[in-house]
Amino acid sequence: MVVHQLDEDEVDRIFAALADPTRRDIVARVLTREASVSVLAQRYAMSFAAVQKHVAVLERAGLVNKQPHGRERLVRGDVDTIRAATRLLDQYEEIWRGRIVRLADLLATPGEGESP
Amino acid sequence: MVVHQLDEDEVDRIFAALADPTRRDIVARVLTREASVSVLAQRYAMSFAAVQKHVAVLERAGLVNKQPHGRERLVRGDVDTIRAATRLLDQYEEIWRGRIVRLADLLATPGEGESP
DNA sequence: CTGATGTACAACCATGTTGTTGTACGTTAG
DNA sequence: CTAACGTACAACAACATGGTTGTACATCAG
Repeated sequence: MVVHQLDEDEVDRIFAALADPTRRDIVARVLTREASVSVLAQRYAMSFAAVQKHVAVLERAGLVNKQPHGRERLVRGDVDTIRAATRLLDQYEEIWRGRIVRLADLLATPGEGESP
Repeated sequence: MVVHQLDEDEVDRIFAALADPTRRDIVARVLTREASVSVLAQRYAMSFAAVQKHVAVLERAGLVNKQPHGRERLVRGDVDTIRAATRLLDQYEEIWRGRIVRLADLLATPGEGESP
């Protein structure tokens, strides 16, 4: 299992994608069962194109992937990306605990030097 | 310990707040050591007012809180909110595992009825 | 072939975000 | 008291976001 290391932009996209109720709902649904975009779209009070855009945001974030199947695109949730985000949040808790890990590389700005 | 139940808007604010590198960096910093807004501002290549806004976004999300201290406002990270977000992501993994929990209330839209 | 379905994508509008500068005001230092 | 500091907030510009409608095109059903 490749434990994909996230760069800043990927983290941005993941959290931004999760910051919308419709998208969180889509993720929850397609984690258990894949669904075509149009089937998903039926569930929400917005146009097909709007749902399509939400799926695109999730796909760019790596939270779902689309697989062509005839004229449909089956959307599946990617639990690995969820896990990567969870791990990231866990690291904040580690920081809080004082075990700084090497979060410096991941989140902190350079130019440090907290002195001895 | 009160395990604050998050509503949709709070979740929106938390993830949106985390979807920015400057804000994630601020959170990481003030989790270990509180800092005034101006001290924080020195670290970033943007105006004081811009940093002030980032702190405000974090505060609205409950990720930090500000405590007046003389003419300064000391910013401290709130690990409980981080934990709430972590728990939320964990629930997605639970969904994926098929143990649906009662996420329906939290994320799924109403009007369900997955057949007899 | 034809028509209905599923998707993609562009154009557009309204609103929110992220940065800026400028002003105002309370607090601390001297 | 006065000057410097720390913060708050408003106004503005640039850009991103989230929705809409319309068009185009591939695929499936008959």
